[in-house]
Amino acid sequence: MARKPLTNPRKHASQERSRATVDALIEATARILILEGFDRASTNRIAERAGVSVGSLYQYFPGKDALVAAVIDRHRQELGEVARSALQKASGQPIKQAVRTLVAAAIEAHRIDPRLHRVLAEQIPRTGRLEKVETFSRENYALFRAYLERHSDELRAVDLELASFVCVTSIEALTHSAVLHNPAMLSDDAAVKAFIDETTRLIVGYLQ
Amino acid sequence: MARKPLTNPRKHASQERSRATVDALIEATARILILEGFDRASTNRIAERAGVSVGSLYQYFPGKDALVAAVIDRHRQELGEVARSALQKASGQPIKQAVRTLVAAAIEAHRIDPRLHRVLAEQIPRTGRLEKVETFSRENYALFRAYLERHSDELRAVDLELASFVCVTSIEALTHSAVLHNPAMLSDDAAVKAFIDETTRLIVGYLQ
DNA sequence: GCAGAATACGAGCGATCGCTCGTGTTCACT
DNA sequence: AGTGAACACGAGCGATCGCTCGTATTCTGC
Repeated sequence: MARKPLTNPRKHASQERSRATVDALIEATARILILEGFDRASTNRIAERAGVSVGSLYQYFPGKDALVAAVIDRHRQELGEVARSALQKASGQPIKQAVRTLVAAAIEAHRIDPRLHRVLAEQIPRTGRLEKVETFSRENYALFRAYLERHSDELRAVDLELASFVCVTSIEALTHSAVLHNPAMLSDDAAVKAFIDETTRLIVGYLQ
Repeated sequence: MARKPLTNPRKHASQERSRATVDALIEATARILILEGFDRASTNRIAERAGVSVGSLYQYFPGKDALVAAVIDRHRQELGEVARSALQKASGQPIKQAVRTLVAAAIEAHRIDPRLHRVLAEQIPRTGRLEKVETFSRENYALFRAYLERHSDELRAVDLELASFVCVTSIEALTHSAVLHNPAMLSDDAAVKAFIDETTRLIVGYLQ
């Protein structure tokens, strides 16, 4: 069997210093994405900012896309934790309360690292190996659908498939747009409450 | 006064053949964006596909961004016509009917050139001179708000600002996502009707 | 028919990109 | 102290990019 060229990325960083190198590279990638944008995020620049040589970069990542993908994954995991814990909390609540919980969590999630979130949403070409950004909303979608199934006695007769799509898409779009494009809309606690009230009304009114 | 270098783009194409050149360039840009994506849309490739030399390209466009901006503008104008005519048609209708009209128009608009729309939405880095894509939704937003003002007696007491945001953002996100990411959701007339029904219910339920 | 303006051409410059590879350095283990 | 594996280095290759500029062609007005 032909052995793969040794210059390609080594699977695992076993020693501690290499672990640090990998972390530094991911962190540097995130910083550059935020500060300079996707176009200016070259491998040379990333390596330089990480205090590492390009050669080392290519020991652990097969290319630029892999770096960006790692940043996306890290960010997604953080969002995922917020989403999952919110859905767990909501699972025991009646619909109205549950929707409030989810909307509040959606805002919270979008506030984890808004600048990075914005770059990932607006500058990463969703093509080739980098299109898995949407996988995330599929997950939320399935989880929300499961909630609706368990609480179907509280709602009007709905097509679960369609209803989940409508709710998740709307909540995601509203919070995303509010946090990233209309920050004034969430400028203080009162405004945030008003936003949550309205979004909750939208969703609950639709489901019941 | 320092005169600008003559090599820079000339303002107007006065002769007919240059008019054709400009059109060919815009059309070629759109085609390449669709077929090859934003990254592969180089000025050389665009010129080649347009059957024109790079030199000519730079006579009429200061750079790649201007080409893409022209494509965006052309597309936006087409969408704008659909949106404006729908809002005009809706202006005399009661809310429920009006929302149906608008949702149907939103789907229609997203179907004008879905592949181009997708590229513009997903691959164009919304940075630098190319971030005006969102200007469009601002326009819709204002027009919809005007409708709500004229029909405020038909709805519950609402914050017009907030309500317009919620409605326009939701409709746009739902139709966009349905047309581009869930084509199965609009596969036949019955499915389209179901989608319009649900979206209308969402919005009308919220406004009343 | 002619002059000059408008239009079109395309080789190629300088910059940057992703990435390789030969070499030097540090670690783990004896 | 010695050895091989793991890790780090960075000059530089080949490709591509956006764009320029000297030249050739076509149109317009007289």
